Amino acid sequence: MTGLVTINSRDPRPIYEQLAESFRRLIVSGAIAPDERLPSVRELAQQLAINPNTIQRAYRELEAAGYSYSVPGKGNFAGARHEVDESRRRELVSQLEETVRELRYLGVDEEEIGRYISGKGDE
Amino acid sequence: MTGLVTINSRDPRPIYEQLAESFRRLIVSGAIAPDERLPSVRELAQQLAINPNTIQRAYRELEAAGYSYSVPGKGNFAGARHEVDESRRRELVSQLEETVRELRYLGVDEEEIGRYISGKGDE
Amino acid sequence: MTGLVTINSRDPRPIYEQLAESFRRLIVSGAIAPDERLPSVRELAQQLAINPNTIQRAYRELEAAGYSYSVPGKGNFAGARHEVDESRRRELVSQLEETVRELRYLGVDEEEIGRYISGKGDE
Amino acid sequence: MTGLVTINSRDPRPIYEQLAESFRRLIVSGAIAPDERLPSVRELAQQLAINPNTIQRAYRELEAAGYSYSVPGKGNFAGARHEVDESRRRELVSQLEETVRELRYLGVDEEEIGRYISGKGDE
DNA sequence: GTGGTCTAGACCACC
DNA sequence: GTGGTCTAGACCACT
Repeated sequence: MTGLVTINSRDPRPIYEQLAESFRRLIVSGAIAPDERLPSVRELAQQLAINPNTIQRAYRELEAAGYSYSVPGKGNFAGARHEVDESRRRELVSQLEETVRELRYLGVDEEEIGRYISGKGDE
Repeated sequence: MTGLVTINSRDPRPIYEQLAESFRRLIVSGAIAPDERLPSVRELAQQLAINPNTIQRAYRELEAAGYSYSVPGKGNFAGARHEVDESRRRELVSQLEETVRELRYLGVDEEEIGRYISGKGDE
Repeated sequence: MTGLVTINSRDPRPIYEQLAESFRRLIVSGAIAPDERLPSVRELAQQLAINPNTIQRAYRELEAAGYSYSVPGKGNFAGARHEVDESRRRELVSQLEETVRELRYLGVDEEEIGRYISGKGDE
Repeated sequence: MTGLVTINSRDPRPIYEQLAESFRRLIVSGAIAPDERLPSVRELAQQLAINPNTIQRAYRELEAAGYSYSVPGKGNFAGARHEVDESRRRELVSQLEETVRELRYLGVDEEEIGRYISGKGDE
């Protein structure tokens, strides 16, 4: 469990945002299964040598975005799908379209992009 | 030609980076055609009430990334495709894969994602 | 530490480029070890009687090329290997091939050229 | 014969130097055979829309370095090998060593560099 | 007119 | 102390 997430001091974003995004990735990718327990605030605070309040805030952001839920007295847990805000979905679609636009500009054809989507980019 | 790009003072990123990204988007989307002239350094500096050095730096970053080129005494111009570094392509593919992963996590199926690629998401 | 790099006013290249190349050579040759600290911006500016902005730009170019990294509040440091862009590698190979071609034109045989590669040219 | 050499207006070096280097490459690579006639001054001046004096100076530099010779009333011709100054040879060896040093820094091993020297880099 | 370089000096965030 | 950004303004070379 050690080293699940790390902090990059060169990253200009606030620490809580780095943490929230790290957990978001882990949950989305399946590395952390639905209803699996996230590290406790105190545990993570000690491991990263960071103020527990910062961890708290990261978990708060994560929960507000629908990627986790907290059970008072038990801990924080990875959420199930479909709980996420519709605005996040629109944001992702918009980001997808722009990434695709730039890839096409760089000469990558539609067929190749399709392979990345189906997760068969390396075949 | 007025108002091609704007500056957001609430955006934590430096001005030159905001500018560079704005122009990158305009070029990549085709809003600025290849070899089309970008606003002159002084012109844009006056229009945005910003120091010419800051504009210069934005254009320098843009050129370094392969999205434009400068001709001393003439101006800055939108670059042609394929000039961009291979590392940028890898970065985009990686970003695409992560966005797709999260969309799938949200319950969007592969078929629907495919429609966004071909630019037919609204059909 | 004094006199690590110098500026040649007769050199037509801009100062920041001379500086960046000087440091690149020092790093590549091993004269500056990986993660070793480079002179601070202000220190070097005073020593060379040059504006700090010019030093900054040199360090920025050096970092963009992958030969160093900066830690805000700490300093600039020599980078580790393998961080350099693939395009630089191709550039070097191409330059190597042309140099070899001209040496062979001058009558230097392949065996002698091989000795320069292994650093045994003086044996 | 058209388009053997070109001028890059973005290149900060003087035109005559660009021309001299272009011809040097062509001669060294064998693209122009020994004793083959180079384009006439007037012909090249017209083709490149450049002052004939500039072409003259380029040919003068080329000859001074031993890569060509001129026959008054006949033209300029590619030189034979071994005519080049010893200082040029030392310059090339020094350049070769530095290129090799940087390639090794980038993780390219000695064996691979050897292949580039024997012209078998693509095998 | 254009871009490019450089200086002088201020202000910020971080350690 | 450190690097990073930005401003104001000068000077150059080139078109």
